[in-house]
Amino acid sequence: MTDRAAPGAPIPPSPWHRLPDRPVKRRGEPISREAIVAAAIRLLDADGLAALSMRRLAEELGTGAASLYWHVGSKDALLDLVFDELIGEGVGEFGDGTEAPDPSRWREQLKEIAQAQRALSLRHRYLVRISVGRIPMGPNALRLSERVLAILLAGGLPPRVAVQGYLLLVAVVNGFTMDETGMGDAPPAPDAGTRPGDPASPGETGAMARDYLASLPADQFPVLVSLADEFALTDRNERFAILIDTFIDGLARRATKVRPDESA
Amino acid sequence: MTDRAAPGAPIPPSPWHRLPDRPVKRRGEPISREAIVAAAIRLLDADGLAALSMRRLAEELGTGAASLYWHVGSKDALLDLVFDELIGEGVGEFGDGTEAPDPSRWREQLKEIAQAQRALSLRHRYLVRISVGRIPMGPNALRLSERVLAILLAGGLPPRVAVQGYLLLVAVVNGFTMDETGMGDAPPAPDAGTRPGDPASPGETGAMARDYLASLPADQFPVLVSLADEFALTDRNERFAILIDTFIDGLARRATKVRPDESA
DNA sequence: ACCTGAACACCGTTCAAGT
DNA sequence: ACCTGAACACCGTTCAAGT
Repeated sequence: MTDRAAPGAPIPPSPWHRLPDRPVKRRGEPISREAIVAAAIRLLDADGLAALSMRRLAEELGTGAASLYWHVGSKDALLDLVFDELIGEGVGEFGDGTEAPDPSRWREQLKEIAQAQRALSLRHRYLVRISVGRIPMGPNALRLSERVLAILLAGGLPPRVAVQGYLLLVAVVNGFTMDETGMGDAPPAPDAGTRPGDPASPGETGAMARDYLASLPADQFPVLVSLADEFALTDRNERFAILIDTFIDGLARRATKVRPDESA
Repeated sequence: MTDRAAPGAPIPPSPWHRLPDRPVKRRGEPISREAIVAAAIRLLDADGLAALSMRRLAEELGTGAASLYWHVGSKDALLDLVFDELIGEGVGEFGDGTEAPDPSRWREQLKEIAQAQRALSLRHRYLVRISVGRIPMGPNALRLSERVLAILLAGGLPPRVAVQGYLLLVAVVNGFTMDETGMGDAPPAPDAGTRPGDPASPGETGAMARDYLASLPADQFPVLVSLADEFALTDRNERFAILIDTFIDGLARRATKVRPDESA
């Protein structure tokens, strides 16, 4: 319907996030687009999203904030680059990326990708937050989309359902990890969860919820009070597994090609 | 296991977000906690999340920014109040809130709540963004949780699954609406979607995605290129319906009490 | 082509001082 | 008990000027 590109053509720039169109030059790189992105990720990993400012980042690189603007245009554009860079890190997770979509185990392949995506978001706890409002159309995001959709098609989903299912899978995984990472900025301390009383440790959060819910007036909140204990036992790995199992099985039920191991 | 409250007791303050503990006084209210929250919501609805600053809000109320701090403690605490206030608006959506959980139509009741929650998030497009990292334990959030969990129990889910299912439902709905509202701050213009070329209108976004995907080199992205058209046809209402149908049906399959209309 | 310092127009929050 | 002005320590971004 629209323009087709010639084989082997470079990926065109997406219309959403435009960077200053600079010749890709490379020197002793005291400063370069790549170096800025790398430094930003370093800073984000170390100190969290709130710590990333153009001034602080420039300082890290031994320049003034104004210098960064020539390379990346704006902070938002820089976050676009960071976003796609991290997606690229995630794509290397499941197999080597060349493993072909296998119709007989497409659900497992999809689950692996979902797990890898969650792991990525847990490694970089600001990732889901910077992804908000960012359409994933960078080169690495495209490679990921290509792969996921290929798997869904191999699974026998009609094209329409495959696209809807892909968009939903992304939303579902992001919704879960957003809930999970919250605003927790810096990576958890090495001993998180072992130190009792640490409010950031997973077990403590559940215990706090339990205690608070149990303390509610039982005549107004009979169910919450009775279920309070369950909130302490909540296992995020199990919950994530339940989620994607449920979701992908539901998707499978929408495949037109009925495979031996499933029925309508 | 922990403290139980006497019947009819007031809801204790949750340990997560503490407000300055002020006597609830009421006067000609040139300024009060309620007035500040109401003004904040007005400002947010009109101009979006980025427009809310303590200075601007104070100006709206005819004071200086410093005055607000005595009433709400901090901007973050103010957003806690805004959050729970909006949840309260949403709770009034499905029935009158007194309609009892009905075991024979628990799935429908759950779907109504999910729909109401999405509608709320679309009415206040910043809501999902301010909910990030905010544990929903305000009075209105508690009432909502109580109701949803009662429905899940009425549906025959074991307590453990009910709690997990509830937490997942919230994450799933938020993930979807987060994707949907993105960073789109102000409410769409009254004629959004009718004005061709408006990049914020729903149809246009799909068309942009289609055109861009179709323009990719087909040898590197055969699947994306072939599915490009589907991205333009994507219907968010349909997609949301697919999502919660899939999810709730999956939940139902985990109920131990097998009801007549379902099987393991 | 690349970098800089200085400025502009903002932030959230604190605090001594007022009434 | 409530409000205030002024200050502190920040932001993202622009822009004329340098090399």
